[in-house]
Amino acid sequence: MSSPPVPPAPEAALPAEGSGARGGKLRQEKRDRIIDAAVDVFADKGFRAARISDIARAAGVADGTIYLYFDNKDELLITIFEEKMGELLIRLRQALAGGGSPTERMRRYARFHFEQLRSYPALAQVLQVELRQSTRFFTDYRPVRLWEYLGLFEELIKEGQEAGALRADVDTQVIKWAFFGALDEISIQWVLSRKRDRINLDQTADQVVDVFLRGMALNTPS
Amino acid sequence: MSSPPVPPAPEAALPAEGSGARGGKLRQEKRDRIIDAAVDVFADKGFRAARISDIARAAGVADGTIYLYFDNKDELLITIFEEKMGELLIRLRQALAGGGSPTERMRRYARFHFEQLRSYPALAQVLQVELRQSTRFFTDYRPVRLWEYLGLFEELIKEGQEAGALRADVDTQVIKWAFFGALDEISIQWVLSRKRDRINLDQTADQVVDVFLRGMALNTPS
Amino acid sequence: MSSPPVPPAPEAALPAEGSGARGGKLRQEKRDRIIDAAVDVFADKGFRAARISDIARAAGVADGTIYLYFDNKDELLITIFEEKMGELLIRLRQALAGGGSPTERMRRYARFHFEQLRSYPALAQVLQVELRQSTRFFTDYRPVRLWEYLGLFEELIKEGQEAGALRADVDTQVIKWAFFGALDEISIQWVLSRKRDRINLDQTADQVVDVFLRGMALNTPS
Amino acid sequence: MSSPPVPPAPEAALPAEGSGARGGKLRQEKRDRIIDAAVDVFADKGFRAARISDIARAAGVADGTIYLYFDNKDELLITIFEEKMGELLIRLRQALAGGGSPTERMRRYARFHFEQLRSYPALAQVLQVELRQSTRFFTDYRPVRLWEYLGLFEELIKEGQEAGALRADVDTQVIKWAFFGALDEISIQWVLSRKRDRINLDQTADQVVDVFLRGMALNTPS
DNA sequence: AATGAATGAGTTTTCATTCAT
DNA sequence: AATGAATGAAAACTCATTCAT
Repeated sequence: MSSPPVPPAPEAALPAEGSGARGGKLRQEKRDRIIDAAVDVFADKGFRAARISDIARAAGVADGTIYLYFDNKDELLITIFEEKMGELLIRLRQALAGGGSPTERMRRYARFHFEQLRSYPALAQVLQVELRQSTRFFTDYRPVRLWEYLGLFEELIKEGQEAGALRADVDTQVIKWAFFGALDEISIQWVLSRKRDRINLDQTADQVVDVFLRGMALNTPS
Repeated sequence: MSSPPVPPAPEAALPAEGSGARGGKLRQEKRDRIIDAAVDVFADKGFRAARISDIARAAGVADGTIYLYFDNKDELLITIFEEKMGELLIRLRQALAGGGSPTERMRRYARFHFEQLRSYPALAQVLQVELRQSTRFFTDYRPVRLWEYLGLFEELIKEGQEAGALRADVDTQVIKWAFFGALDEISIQWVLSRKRDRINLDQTADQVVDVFLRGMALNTPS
Repeated sequence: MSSPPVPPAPEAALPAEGSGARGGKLRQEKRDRIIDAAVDVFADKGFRAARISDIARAAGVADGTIYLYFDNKDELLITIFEEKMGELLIRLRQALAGGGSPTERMRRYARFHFEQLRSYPALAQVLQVELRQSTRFFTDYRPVRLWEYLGLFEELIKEGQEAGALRADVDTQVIKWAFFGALDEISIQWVLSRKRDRINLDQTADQVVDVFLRGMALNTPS
Repeated sequence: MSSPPVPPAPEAALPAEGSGARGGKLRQEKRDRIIDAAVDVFADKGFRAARISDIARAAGVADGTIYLYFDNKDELLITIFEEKMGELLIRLRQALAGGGSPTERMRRYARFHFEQLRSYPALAQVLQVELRQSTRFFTDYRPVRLWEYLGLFEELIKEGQEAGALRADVDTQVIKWAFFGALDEISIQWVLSRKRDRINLDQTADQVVDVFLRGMALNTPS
């Protein structure tokens, strides 16, 4: 269940709050250890079923220590959403930065998504499953980062439309969700699958993008 | 939060198990009331956060009564998965039964899915949970009915391929999940949306199906 | 430490809230048992140090049962204040009802106060010690009943002034508090004392009232 | 909430215990800062609710530092009782030292008490706690200094009796507590009052002393 | 001497489940 | 069959105290 810790994004997200004279590094490091442990445990058991003591044990700290870094269990989950989605977003932007046609970058988008899934499956689970649930629980939490993540795909569609490569009558909102849902559902099935290794995620990405691109392509006889 | 109960499918799914001397009808009726209440409450709060007493109140029975019909909270959830998905499957089969080309039936599939969502949104949420969580909650539970539901779409693709309307190099497994994920993600967004009424689900269904059909269509210049 | 339960005041204070079809009696009885146990435990250990499990054990119920009757520990304490002070007030009014001159009734007031102390020392401790502390903690709690209890004494002073038996230049507010403080301090010392039995509370009451009455009397050569 | 520290009494009460190589002064100063902070915090929240970290923050030291000066939280409270009461006692003796009749000195006693209250209200609250709670917290603690404080008033009564100014049949024990209780209750009300400034404590002191003196005076028609 | 991060025992509170009525 | 009060195990969270730096 344990997955390799996500490498910190180049532009570090949050500075350590009020750390003592020395040891901001250590403090940050322990904080990260807790977050990573929480990702693993939430992925394994789900948010509600996960016990703080599970997370503490996984992080190698005492239960109480977690409360030195986070106000409560909810805040721990929300922090994961915010920070990890933030890092993901930075990496996605980097992945898309290299140029290329909109359709080319859509391919990169899908491949990136599955790459992350493969590298950090536990994180993927938490973001996929718990982020959804939470939107209903934490009544006023808005997953802004997730929207940005999706927004980048919508922009690509629009660019494609403007470039004349994609049909203009495609509802970008709808297709944005449809595309993300497609990636997401495949991710879930991959995560749940017992025979992960037999599945070639790159080919899968290509299949999906291929269908969507053809589906939106301009010069198709309707 | 309460939504109209799904009308019982013509061929009732599961016969009532060993009911008392008389009154199988009444027993069945109370059982259904509990199930419907549970769907609402699970949809609203999620499985772990839902309290048995919430369900009991929503069903208008005493807490203890629920244990006369179900062994425990887990079994209640699994029963919902089984029965509700079973009913849904029966209705889907009816919706697809009328004939028409594979592509025509794919349109009906998507429209049916959103129709169900509209008339029973709480159920839709529970099934989303089933999809994402059930394997975690209940290590040995297999959502067979759900697979059947998806399998019907895969069959349509295959029929389309055999009829020469769809490309043969499309991986039906992958597209099956992609398509379902697309519908499901849109469903989530619709359920969470504050302005549900402004969204035309039929048009949305057509948009999605259209992209998928074009995407899989045979005579497209690759 | 355990003290005899306070007999319910003639006009019962609070009707049992939402009790089931039968068994309102039993419910009320258990509720009272919890309150009485809480009085004992709070008196013994103080509010903060008292554990819910102590109270549960003393009441002969499970920990969780307490939460069927009270929202939380705070509410339990406040309920004690409200109900017990309410009952006390009713009994005080009865004690003062019999007529007699204001000075005569002041004597009865002091004797009543010490009688209650003797009969329910644990309750006296809770009301004296915790009620004071709480005024600071529960920021918006107003011990209205306590004020009424004191108000009855102030009225007696005023009656005495109007009847020409007491000096008019006495500040009734100040003396009200002084008198109550005198009774209260003696009560504390009595409760804390190891040799309670040697102290004659009736004589003590008379001593105090005597000094206050003479102190306020009209025709004294200053 | 913070109140001005009581100026150290001329003859310092307790010598600093075994201070390090150099710097007994500095050590003493930090110790005092902790004690004063503790007085404020205990007064504000009560002993059990006060957190060591609250006191540390108020004193401007680290949590751990407190344990360099005091063995534990209990000892800190007891030290406050001892030292602050000791200082108060010294100042009371000074206030009463100037001579005058017993009744005159009783007036000074009450005025002194309220003066202290006014200049150090937090201390007043802590001492009230001492009076009411200490025997419960610390089973074997005897508030000797407090008894001395009260004893000084009892002596004044006795002097007055011997001088023939006060009735001999007054129980000095009882009246000692009654008088102190009166002062104390008024103190509590003053501390809790929102409109402290409107209350003239000197007049109040005179009112109370006046009633007690008249109440104990010899030539009153009984 | 001072710091403050870490610890973990101790408490409150919740809620699935039972069972006497 | 139905009820719903009672149970008590389980979990979140607090905070006095310690100790490496």
